[in-house]
Amino acid sequence: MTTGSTGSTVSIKEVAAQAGVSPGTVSNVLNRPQKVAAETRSRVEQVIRELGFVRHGSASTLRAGHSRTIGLSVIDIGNPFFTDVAAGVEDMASELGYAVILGNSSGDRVKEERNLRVFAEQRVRGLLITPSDEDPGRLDVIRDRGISVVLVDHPAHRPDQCSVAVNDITGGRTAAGHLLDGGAARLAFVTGPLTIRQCLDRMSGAEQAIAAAGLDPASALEVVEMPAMNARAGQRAAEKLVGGPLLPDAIFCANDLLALGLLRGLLQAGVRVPHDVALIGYDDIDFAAASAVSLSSIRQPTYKLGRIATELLLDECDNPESHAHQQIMFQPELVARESTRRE
Amino acid sequence: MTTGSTGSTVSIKEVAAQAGVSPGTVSNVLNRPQKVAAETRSRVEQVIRELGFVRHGSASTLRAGHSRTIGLSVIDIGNPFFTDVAAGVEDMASELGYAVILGNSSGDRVKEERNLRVFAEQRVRGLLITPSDEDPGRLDVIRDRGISVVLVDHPAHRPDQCSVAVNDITGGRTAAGHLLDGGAARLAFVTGPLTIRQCLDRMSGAEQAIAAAGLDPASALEVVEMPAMNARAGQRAAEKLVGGPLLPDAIFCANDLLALGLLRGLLQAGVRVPHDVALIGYDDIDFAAASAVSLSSIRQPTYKLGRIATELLLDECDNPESHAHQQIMFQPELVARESTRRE
DNA sequence: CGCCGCCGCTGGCACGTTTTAATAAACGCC
DNA sequence: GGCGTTTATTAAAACGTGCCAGCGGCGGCG
Repeated sequence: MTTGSTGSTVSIKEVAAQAGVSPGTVSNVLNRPQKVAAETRSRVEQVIRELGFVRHGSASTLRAGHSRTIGLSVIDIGNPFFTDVAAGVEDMASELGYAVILGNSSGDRVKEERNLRVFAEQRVRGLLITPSDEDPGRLDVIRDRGISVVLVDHPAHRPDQCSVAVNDITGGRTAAGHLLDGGAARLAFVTGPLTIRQCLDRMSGAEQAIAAAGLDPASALEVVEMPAMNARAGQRAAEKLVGGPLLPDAIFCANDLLALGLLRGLLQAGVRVPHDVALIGYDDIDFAAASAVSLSSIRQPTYKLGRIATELLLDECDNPESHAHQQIMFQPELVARESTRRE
Repeated sequence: MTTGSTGSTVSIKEVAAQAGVSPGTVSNVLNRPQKVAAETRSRVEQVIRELGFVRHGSASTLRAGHSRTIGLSVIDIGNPFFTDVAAGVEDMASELGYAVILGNSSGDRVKEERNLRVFAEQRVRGLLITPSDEDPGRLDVIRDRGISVVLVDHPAHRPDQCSVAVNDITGGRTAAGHLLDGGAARLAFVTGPLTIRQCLDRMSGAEQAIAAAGLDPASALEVVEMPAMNARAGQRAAEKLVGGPLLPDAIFCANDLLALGLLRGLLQAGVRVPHDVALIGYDDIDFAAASAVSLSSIRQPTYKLGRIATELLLDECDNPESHAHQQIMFQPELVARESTRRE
């Protein structure tokens, strides 16, 4: 009823005039409520409600020198892994009163740079980023501007920076170890570009497991490198393997999307999983459990990754002196399902 | 080399001083380049590069009265359907120089309202929203503030508003028609809450198709309503159906997530798809094609939905007088795969 | 030659908020 | 009752940009 559909926007001044106080007092009500007398405060709050006042974020940012938004730059928003991370970021940021500006690079360096520019223009309070490559120079543009950066799913190489990651070497070792435990002797590793750190680390882990089992990684592990990490690439990898001289005993995919595509390709070719070939993916996305032959996978705490990264970032922003930089490394976890069931 | 890692931020004034012009000219270079002499312009641009100047978005917003960000509020960022929409929005917005602030409501009214508040504070230029219910009142808070709103995946009920949607009735008719064409006489419709418009419309379409085939919808269509629309709910629906007196000839799921879960549940129970039961989903998410029995589905132009909605929104913002409100309705498309293959 | 119009640039104000120093009032204390 | 102290509020000065009015200079035209 009294909710003002004024049409135009109402400023702090009009609230002040209406409430019979100065603009400064209204500002105090908004930002330091304990500084203002209870009676005055409730009167101002009443007027705020009546007039439908909403703080002008830009004016606030301009004056305060920093905004209440954070930037989130991911490689592929189509990948459920990143979606889960984003959900965690969004929830935590929202709880702390921050908004999230989303940037999707699609692995494209140009797009990533454009997004970083937008973040810089918006004067985001901080930046969460899963870097698409190892080049740290690009981030300096942001950091030089005094914007905190937290690396997500990527360990920081420098001590003055926070990062939240999951140990991909352990994950690779666990996955390959699980396959070896199941009786496999000849493994294949189906991966995206090995320039991607995650892929490389998972391969290293697999090699470690093979060596630990007394086998020679050079001969016991066939590496199939694909240009992409989606289901289509996985299906093509299946064709490649099926058309090859000898099918491996077990296959480790760097990614569940690859694994799902591969699984479909194998089944279409009449290869039974896990009877003929065992299969394990990585990430444990929701669809891994729902596929017809449910997919064994390596679970990562994705949602938590997003939450913790956000928490770390905002702690660094809000408590710059007491903040201690941390490089957090989670451990992944094996989820065994049908696709590696021993028969 | 000369790229300034000044540590602090550099303003338009410093650029002006360094280039030997007035701040107004620098502003012109940024916003109306044709207004300034070529020689002066290139000199200013040079200085901008040298000093690493980045426009302060908040100051710009404050003065100009509007920002270069749009808000995107979706119901479930975990659903690939919305992810694809978001990708379209993000791409188009990015091309037009806009940033996207993401809000994920998870179907929670409180979260949605909190997000809308953040959008209002940030003074987003416009808002894209997939409303979680039919209540239009909540959007007035935004609209009263002079912010344009475009409805996504939801037809507008009022002529003064743009919307981009896909005809769910046609989609439902197509899906059920396809099942009937395949020889099915007894259908089941597995759906989320029927309070959701999309679910209701798809059911109506299915009923139309059944009636058109000369059957009685009341007896030929069994409706299984689940509280959620994810794979878990689908699997539970499978248990329900398998445990029932008589399996239908064919099943239509309101959603691919439901269908994938259902598929898994059926296969586990020894029901062969499509031999015993045909199955069709809705949305044609990527995983539909990659599942072991590839899933027939109804394809929606998701990415395009996001792009067009963004285009409409920004046209409304940038050309308020020439802009004509449109309620765009796309037609969905049948994608027949193994799960409905006639045998 | 003088006037006009146009081009290119300048200077200054306004946007809405936060913050600081200053003011006014209330209060306890010797 | 004067005095220092605390508390509640105010006035004004920023923050960086966009926009508008205006000004000098120059060329064309009468």
